[in-house]
Amino acid sequence: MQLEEAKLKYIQTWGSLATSWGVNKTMAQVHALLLVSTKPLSAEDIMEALQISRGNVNMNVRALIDWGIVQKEFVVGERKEFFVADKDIWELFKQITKERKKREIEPVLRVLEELQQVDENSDEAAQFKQVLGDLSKVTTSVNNILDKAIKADEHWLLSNFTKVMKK
Amino acid sequence: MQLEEAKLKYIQTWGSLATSWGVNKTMAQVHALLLVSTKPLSAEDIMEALQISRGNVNMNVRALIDWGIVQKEFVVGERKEFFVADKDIWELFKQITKERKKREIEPVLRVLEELQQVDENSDEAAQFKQVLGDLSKVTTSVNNILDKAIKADEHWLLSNFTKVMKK
DNA sequence: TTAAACTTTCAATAATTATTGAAAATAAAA
DNA sequence: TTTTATTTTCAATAATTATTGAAAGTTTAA
Repeated sequence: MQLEEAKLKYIQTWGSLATSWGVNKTMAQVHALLLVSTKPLSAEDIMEALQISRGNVNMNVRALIDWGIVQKEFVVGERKEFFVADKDIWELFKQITKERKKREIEPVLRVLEELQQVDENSDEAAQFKQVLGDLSKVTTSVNNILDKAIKADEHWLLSNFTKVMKK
Repeated sequence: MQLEEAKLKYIQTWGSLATSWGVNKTMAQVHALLLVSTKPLSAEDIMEALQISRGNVNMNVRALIDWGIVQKEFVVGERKEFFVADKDIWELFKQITKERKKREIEPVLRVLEELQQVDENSDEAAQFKQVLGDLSKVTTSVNNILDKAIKADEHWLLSNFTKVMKK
């Protein structure tokens, strides 16, 4: 397989994985493109490579910057902005984990807690609280694990876990 | 807060969490409804509770059954089908993990591996392979952890992990 | 200053995804 | 059988989400 072909296929694959996890396809593709690029890319470069509009590039690049996984970079002698993705995949993983945790898991935990405030004493209410409690317990545990992941270094995933898994 | 209000709010919350993780909102709501229901529900019950069409109920209930997190149940003297959700949240977590791993993570791992077959020797190709390799490494590790979770009992999440986290 | 280069915004539009509802299929009862 | 209850399917439609592109905004250089 040729390099260019492989790159394209990788960008496509990443885009469709993103879709099934609720991430905008183009955003994932822009990130994938920057990840396999050897040099910083301008908005124009991205427009051309992915055949998308200027507005679309702008929106998605900004979102990636907001997620903390893409940075602006200035190129000497060039007036326009260029963009690069951090090539450290472990950092990428941590950053995405951190953001999704903050944006999606934590707010749900807060709601689950709030809902425990049902002031009824029926069996049904008890059962409901039980379900909520179980849900909170599992969600909190997951949340804690992700916290640990965010703070840990790369070896945490590769070795520390392996130990636990072999038990 | 009253029980009914809390149940509704819970169903809504679960629906919106689902949306941001690429799961159909109605599917999550149907599941949430069954989870907090004290008795098996018929298609009609679900239609009424969530104000959705018969077809929609059918589609989503089947999807939930396909995911292994909802079961059919027969009620004596009733001709129609009823549905229940397993109330064991840990089982739910394991089942969802198992399915998403199988449907989404594993296929991507296969593509990443395939893409390593780039037959070029340039620096650029080397860098690309490096990125792919790193991506595979992290994805494989996550995949392994999820495997462990699927096989483990409830205490794995709650205690075994706590230990690791306190290190 | 002003003009040119570039970025951002956002209403209009397109693409995608979810939902309806009625007809067809299936299963149980008469 | 035939009738009736129930489930399934799927084309049409609605709702949601993503994308365009041109105008407005901003920055830099002359």
